[in-house]
Amino acid sequence: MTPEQILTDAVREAAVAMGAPADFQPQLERPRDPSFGDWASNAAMLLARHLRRKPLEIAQDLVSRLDVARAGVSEAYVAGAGFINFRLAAGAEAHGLTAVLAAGPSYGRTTDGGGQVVNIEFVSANPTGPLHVGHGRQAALGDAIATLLSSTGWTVTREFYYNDAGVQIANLARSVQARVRELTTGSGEIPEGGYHGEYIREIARDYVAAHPADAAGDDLAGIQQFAVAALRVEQDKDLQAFGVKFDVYYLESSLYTDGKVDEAVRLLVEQGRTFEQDGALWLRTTDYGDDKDRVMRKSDGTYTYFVPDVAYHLAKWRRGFTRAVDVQGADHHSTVTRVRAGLQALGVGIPAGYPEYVLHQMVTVMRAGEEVKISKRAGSYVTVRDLVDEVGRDAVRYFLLMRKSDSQLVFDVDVARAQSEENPVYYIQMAHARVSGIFRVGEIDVAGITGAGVEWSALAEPDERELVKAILGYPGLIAAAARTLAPHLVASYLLDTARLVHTWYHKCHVLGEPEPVHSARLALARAAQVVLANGLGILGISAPERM
RNA sequence: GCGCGAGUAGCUCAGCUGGAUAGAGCGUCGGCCUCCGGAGCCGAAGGUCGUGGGUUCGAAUCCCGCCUCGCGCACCA
Repeated sequence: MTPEQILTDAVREAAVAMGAPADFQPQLERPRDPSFGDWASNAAMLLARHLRRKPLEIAQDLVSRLDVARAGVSEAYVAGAGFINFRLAAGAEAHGLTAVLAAGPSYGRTTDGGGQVVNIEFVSANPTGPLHVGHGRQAALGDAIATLLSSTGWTVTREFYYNDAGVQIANLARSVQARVRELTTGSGEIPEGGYHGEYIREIARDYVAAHPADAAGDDLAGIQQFAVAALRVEQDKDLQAFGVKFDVYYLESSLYTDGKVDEAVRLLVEQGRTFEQDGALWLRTTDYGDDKDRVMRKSDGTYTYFVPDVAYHLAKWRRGFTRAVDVQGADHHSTVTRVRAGLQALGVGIPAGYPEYVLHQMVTVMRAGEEVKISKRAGSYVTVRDLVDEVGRDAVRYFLLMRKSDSQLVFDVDVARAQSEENPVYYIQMAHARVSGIFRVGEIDVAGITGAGVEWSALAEPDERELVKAILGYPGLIAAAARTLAPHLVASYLLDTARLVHTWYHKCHVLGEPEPVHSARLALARAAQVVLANGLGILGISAPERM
């Protein structure tokens, strides 16, 4: 048992003896300020109302009844409004590092998910242009969430949903067609709602080169097929540059060719959740919390966008994914309610919260002190590849992950580049490289560091005890990040821990120290290296041994 | 107008299911290289947590009103 568990039991026993409910579950917490001890309990405050006594009195009573010597407690005292602070003997917790050393790369991994399947859908860009920085945020988020879940026992599928059907694709085709005609006849105008980017011209040039017979650009279907294929190749390159790999690419167009869209509509009609009005087919989404009913099939006979979305998620459900997470921009927020409504209305047992959504706020790109307007149609935006080329994959990933997805994100390209040496990601990687340097210089094989025979009480400096606490808190942090689908928690944990590592490194020498300090610090250095490498791995960032 | 998100140090942002004197990075100012990497470390300055109420032993955190900003409110996706 860890000191935390022993202390928790001891506090509960004492509390119950004083009249607390038998199921009372005190929770220990790490005090913010190390001067408040290693662990603290607010049990007295929680019990104040039930026992009808002052927290301070209860706390004192509790302390007098506590049998804490067995947890290695050197001191237990009441402080503040009624906190009970515990100070542990040196080494009482550091012993836990043996588990870190034994686990190595798998430290922090759990089986919480029990091997259940989960589908993570992210990026899912229309193949109408290269991936921009907003997609980059999705790619970083989705990939990190997928890694978080797979490392906590879930069987993860990374999925990219291609919206390769519908109006936007038609616009794309007509835009390319216009550029083809511009090339061959000298005149061609981008249609209303079309795309103006320079890459459209490039695609047109490639098309003409590959299809000399259609110099007039009359084969619109052929152009569309060519353009979509070309852009999918481009997006794959973007993703490759970013280091993101998908297990499944799912094509929206297949939903139509397979009849899945028609089937979904038929099911909805059969369930009596639809009605006809003004020449359109509507879904009663208000039955599921929407503020108004939504059109499914327009009066021109085509479907609105959320119908294939419903069909897609139905297919996902039937593929066995009882859990699904969609990572999307917050500008798609309005789809959440109606897609979920449609899925419930199918009557196939899909629960109300399916799929789960991680919505992220917009990314604003700053360059030369000015906001770069992101508009595919106007052809002005920063691509993922631009960013990766300029500031590096690791830095881009960290920057896009360091803030919670709910927060808007300002990505100043110039700052990211100019301050790259002061970058948080370098700070973290440097911490890893430094401890790695200890082993390199000392010519020590980390595989031989098991903690066996180490006198943990030799880790007596306050700075190293803080580092020990941070390392032991890693599994809990990963579990929390996975549970809340929040990779930014890992990002800030790494920054905090890197700071502790740098401080410790500066103060506590390892090589050349006498025993038992040498062995104990070597073990601590290895444990720190493990945690930094594992955490960076979750975020898809490299952990270099030298820089 | 309605919905969602955000408002915390000069700037960019953390702050877990309410806890003790609200934190970090960058920036500013001042120190530290005979020592495993100075891409680092130590210290200082800097805050009415948008605002007004409420809940209670205790609120940046939970509830309500208001203000500001962003996004979304189509038979576009």
